[in-house]
Amino acid sequence: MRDTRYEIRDTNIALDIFLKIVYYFYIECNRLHYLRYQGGKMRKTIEHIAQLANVSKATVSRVINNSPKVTPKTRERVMKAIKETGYYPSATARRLTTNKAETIGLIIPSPQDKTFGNPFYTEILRGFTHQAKIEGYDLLLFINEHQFNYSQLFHDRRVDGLLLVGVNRNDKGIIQLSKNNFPYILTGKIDYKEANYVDANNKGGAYQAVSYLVNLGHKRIGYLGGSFDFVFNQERFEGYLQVLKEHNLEYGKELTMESINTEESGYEAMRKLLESSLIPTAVFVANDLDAIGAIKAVKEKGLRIPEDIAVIGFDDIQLASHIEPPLTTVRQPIYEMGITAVSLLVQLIEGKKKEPLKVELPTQLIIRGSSGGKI
Amino acid sequence: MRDTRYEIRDTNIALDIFLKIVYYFYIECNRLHYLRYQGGKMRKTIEHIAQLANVSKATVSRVINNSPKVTPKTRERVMKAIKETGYYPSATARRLTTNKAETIGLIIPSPQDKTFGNPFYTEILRGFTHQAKIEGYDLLLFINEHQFNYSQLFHDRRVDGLLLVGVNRNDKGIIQLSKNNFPYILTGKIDYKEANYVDANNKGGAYQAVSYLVNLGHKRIGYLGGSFDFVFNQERFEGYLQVLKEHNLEYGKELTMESINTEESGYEAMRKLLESSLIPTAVFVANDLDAIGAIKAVKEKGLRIPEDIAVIGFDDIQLASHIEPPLTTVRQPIYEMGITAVSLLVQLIEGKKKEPLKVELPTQLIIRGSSGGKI
DNA sequence: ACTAATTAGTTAATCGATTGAATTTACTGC
DNA sequence: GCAGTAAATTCAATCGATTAACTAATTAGT
Repeated sequence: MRDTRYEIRDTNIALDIFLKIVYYFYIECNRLHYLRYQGGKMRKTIEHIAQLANVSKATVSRVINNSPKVTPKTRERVMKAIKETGYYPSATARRLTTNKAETIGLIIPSPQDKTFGNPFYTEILRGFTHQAKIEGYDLLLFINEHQFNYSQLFHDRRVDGLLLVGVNRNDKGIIQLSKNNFPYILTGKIDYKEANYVDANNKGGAYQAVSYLVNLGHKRIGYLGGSFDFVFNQERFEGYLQVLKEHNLEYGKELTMESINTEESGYEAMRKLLESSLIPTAVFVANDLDAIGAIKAVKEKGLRIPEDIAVIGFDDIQLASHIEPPLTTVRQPIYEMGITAVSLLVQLIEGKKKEPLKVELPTQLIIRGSSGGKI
Repeated sequence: MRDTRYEIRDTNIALDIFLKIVYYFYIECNRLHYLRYQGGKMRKTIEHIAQLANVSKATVSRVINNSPKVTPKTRERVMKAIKETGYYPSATARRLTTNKAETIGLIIPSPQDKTFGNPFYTEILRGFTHQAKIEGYDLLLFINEHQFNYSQLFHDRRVDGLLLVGVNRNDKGIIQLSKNNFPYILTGKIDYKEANYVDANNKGGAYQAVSYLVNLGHKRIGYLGGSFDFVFNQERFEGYLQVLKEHNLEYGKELTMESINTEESGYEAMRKLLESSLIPTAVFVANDLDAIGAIKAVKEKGLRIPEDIAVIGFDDIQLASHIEPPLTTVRQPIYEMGITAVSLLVQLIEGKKKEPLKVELPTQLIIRGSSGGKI
């Protein structure tokens, strides 16, 4: 007679096999049941995937987030379920638990400021979107109008950080952001000393442009530029002034005129400048639109560019190369500024850098027809 | 002897008053305790507000959402707590419960397509942001590059609907959106017949422009335009063709040339057109950039505009009024298209309208120097 | 062969709101 | 003074994920 122990063991093996069959049958039934609803409006949640793959929600979550604590076999089963159902984890739910919005708020000036039509914004947007995608952040777009309240955006945790373009130099909202330790980056400087910003080297760019004019032999150089409400205008003026002082050239009120970054205002400002008794032989205009208006005024007066008056602008907008004569101007690395701003902001958000962050990128003098040659 | 009942009642009243005092004391302690942490990093949730105002979370929620089921007195108490703490409800938590993202996804072509620098996008963005704010939706910005997968955006419920700009005419992703019943609006048409779109009346605009040339006396009118990969190009061509046919004017291969919406390609295309034996007296160019290039080619050939060749463009980009001579062109109501697109999309999202939605807005012929007078 | 150490997977709490159902409070009329 | 109703408020479940703490399974070491 056979040893009973072995007999029992044999039936155990049989039972084992049977149970395994039942088990896999059960799993398969589950799968088919859930798959049946796949095509319909059925909402796919982590719960469904868990049931389909016969694991817990936690395991599914670990698979999604590439946690190492999952067997390749289990991972594969879960991945299969995910693919079959076309499941994507709910961004909202994840955001709630992780307490991160994975989103950057982008605040752009109101179109009423005329600035929005400015190609500067298109170009910097390119940089922003490019880098945001790389860093894995969404970009939420806001227009900064009518006493827009930044702080709500972070109080309700819609965004992890803010990117602010074209902020007024004494915007008190920024100070609030800083004091609340909320991550943000400005493109452009403001009066607040602790502010984080990425900007072009405006003073240096102006310095280079005006130096170029001086080297061509100009002694009497006028200035046209926007309101000092924006720091960059002041910096460009300072760059201009520094060159004149270094070369002991004439400067003063009758050589400078304010305009507001529109063709019309540049035109008007230049007309006034041309009324003075001693008209300059060259003009540095702190932005291209004003420069284009200025050129129009010069032509209208019957003077030639660059022979009678040389003109250099600032910004290198698309129009600049299309006017007659093509405009010599200072190009800002706008796209790079966008890239840099996002990448710094993400480092702030993730705690890899500390405030304050201040970055200045170099400009480039683009020489075209309007500046002429040696005189 | 006094009635015992009254004695008991008296102590009850005293107890009542005492308890009330204790109660209010307790409430005030709570308030102060919670307020103490106000300035710090303490996270303000609906729970805290509830405790501060001594009500339940449900009541606070009702106050926030302007439910009528709250006494003015209670509402006031809650509002006070909200103000004192500077509380804003978490957007993420609300989105999770209501299952709405309150967000519209905006998909813009890759900058590599050169289209992004196109002022069209700046202008339509103005319309989008304006209307989105009014409707209470956030705008999430995406660049459509490199086989971008729309569907993830709605599967993970990051957005309630999509706004797609400049989609290729046979983009199969759109059909997926439609089949999944996901709310979306295109700006511009595609081949898919069920698509929802807002577009300018391209055919009508072209018809109007070419009719204008015919009325000036032109008999031989050329066509320059972009690839039929985009429906609007085809429609503009059809508008052109219809006028010629209606007036029994000559048309055919030697009068039409393809370009790709850049100054350079317009220049090249026009040069080829001018090589033919019978050059036209007028050209309709289906976009302004090509028109500007074409004008350059004509001038280079030593011909005058509009005397030798009249030119009409399409789009009315900023540059159009700045070239010499200023370009006569067809203006699209871009801003209005943006407004309309958002407002229709929101109606789709909220179930107030059903697919398919198709809207065409009228264009306007802007007459400037390049089209000349009667011949 | 048995314990210890390691690894894989599960349970259950949590994030911060909303909302239907249950409950308490206030008010009305008799 | 009390039942009956209406109004205000609370309770508790829920949305769909993540993750700390626990348990079960496996492997290693002696």
